[in-house]
Amino acid sequence: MSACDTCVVRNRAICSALDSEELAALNAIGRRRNLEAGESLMWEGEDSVLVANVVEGVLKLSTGTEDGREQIVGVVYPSDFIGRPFGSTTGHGVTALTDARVCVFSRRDFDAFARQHPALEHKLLQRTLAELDRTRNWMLLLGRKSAGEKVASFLIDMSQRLVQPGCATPEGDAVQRFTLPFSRQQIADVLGLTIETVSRQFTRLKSDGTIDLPSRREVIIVNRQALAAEAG
Amino acid sequence: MSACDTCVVRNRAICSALDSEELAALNAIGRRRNLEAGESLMWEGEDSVLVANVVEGVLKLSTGTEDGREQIVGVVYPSDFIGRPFGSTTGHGVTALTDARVCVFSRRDFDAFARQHPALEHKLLQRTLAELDRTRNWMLLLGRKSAGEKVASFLIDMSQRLVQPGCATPEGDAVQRFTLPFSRQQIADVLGLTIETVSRQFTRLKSDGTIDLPSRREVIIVNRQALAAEAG
DNA sequence: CGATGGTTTGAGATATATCAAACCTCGTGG
DNA sequence: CCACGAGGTTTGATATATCTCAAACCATCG
Repeated sequence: MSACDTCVVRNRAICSALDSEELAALNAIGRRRNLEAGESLMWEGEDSVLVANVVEGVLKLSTGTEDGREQIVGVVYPSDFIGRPFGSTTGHGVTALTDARVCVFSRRDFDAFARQHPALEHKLLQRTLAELDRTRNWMLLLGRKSAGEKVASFLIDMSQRLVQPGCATPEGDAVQRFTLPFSRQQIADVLGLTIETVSRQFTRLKSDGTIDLPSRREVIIVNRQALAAEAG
Repeated sequence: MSACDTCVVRNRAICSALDSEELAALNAIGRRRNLEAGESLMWEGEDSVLVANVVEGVLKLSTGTEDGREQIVGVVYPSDFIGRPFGSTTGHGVTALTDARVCVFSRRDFDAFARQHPALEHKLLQRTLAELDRTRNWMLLLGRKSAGEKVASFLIDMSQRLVQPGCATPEGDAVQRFTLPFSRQQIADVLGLTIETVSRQFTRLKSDGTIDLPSRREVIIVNRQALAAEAG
């Protein structure tokens, strides 16, 4: 019995394109790996040696400038795919934000396997196209939105992405209370702001009664409509 | 003899994955279309009805906010693919910046064809992965770079992407003189700045002797090293 | 209890936006 | 041929959002 048989993301990750025989073959070239919060799986600019599926946890994708400015260019959740197949270098670092569990493959092995399994490549293509859409949408936020709009958009996005699969929620697949997998600095790095500006927007939204902040990492959306309006 | 036989992007577009028989089949479901500068091929949010290959010209991909702010989220050149296969809606508008010629397909027809031709899907996957890398890299610019760095980065990017294929250039595949396919406002929409800020950065780079501006749309990179240094 | 790392708050500096006017360039028509 | 107008661009003066620097604050952990 392979690790895949009990995998919680089995039906959502790209692996869902495979039948049990193919899955066994894929399983043979992969291995599980646990990451602690803060630990990196890949570094920006290094050779693309690994790809992986996220089984559990949240990871960030980030790039930076020479002088230390950082930009988070993506956030991945369970069932998401990470790494750069069919390419020689990794364009961004991958770091765990929470403790995480991933299913890693040598990029070469994975490439070869994928080329022989069109259904898998198709899933990967769909995922990549969706991720590109999402990323382009984020460019509007980075290039054209104010700090207030950025923070509000971020909170709405979080409330939509942190839903546990299988866990029915009242408000149209979004959750009104959640724990942020980010520090304030990391939120700033997602939004292209400074930590102070993020903090001020949080406290403003709180004193407006739009959100509540029971603790540093927890958020309650009190007035979703107002928050959506702020998101522009 | 099909239109593909004389197509100038035949060997660079995703069509290069197909043999002549398959190409004839693809040709049967596609048609050529000419676009004038300023004309749109798709609109943000509409149903995804078309996909296309760019044969000639430059097109922009853009999104905007309710209140009219715009962000250009991508720029496509000959041999690039446009549109959203395997998806129901188009996330951004597509508009010709120059007169252009594209090879369009009904999305449904293309989807069906692609699913039966894994080699084509593979090319599309490679392209999409490369575009995602490029897009994520642009996020660093939008989120973390200053106006001066943005404009310098933009000019370097242009000098690399406007090279005519097959036309050997001395300076490592970049060109030192080119005609911008963008107005100043469009450059501002790429960089997340205002037109005035873009203009001021251009005149500053000119008076520094880093670039020269023979006319509104033409740029000469006088000192590439200095420009690269400004790009951060 | 004190040290530590992250966060909030404050005061001030500054890059970029905004508003407004002058300036080209180019096509049109007298 | 020149005057005119229109669109896009540059330049100038000012406003303001966000950053920067600095201090206070707060939770957590030994």
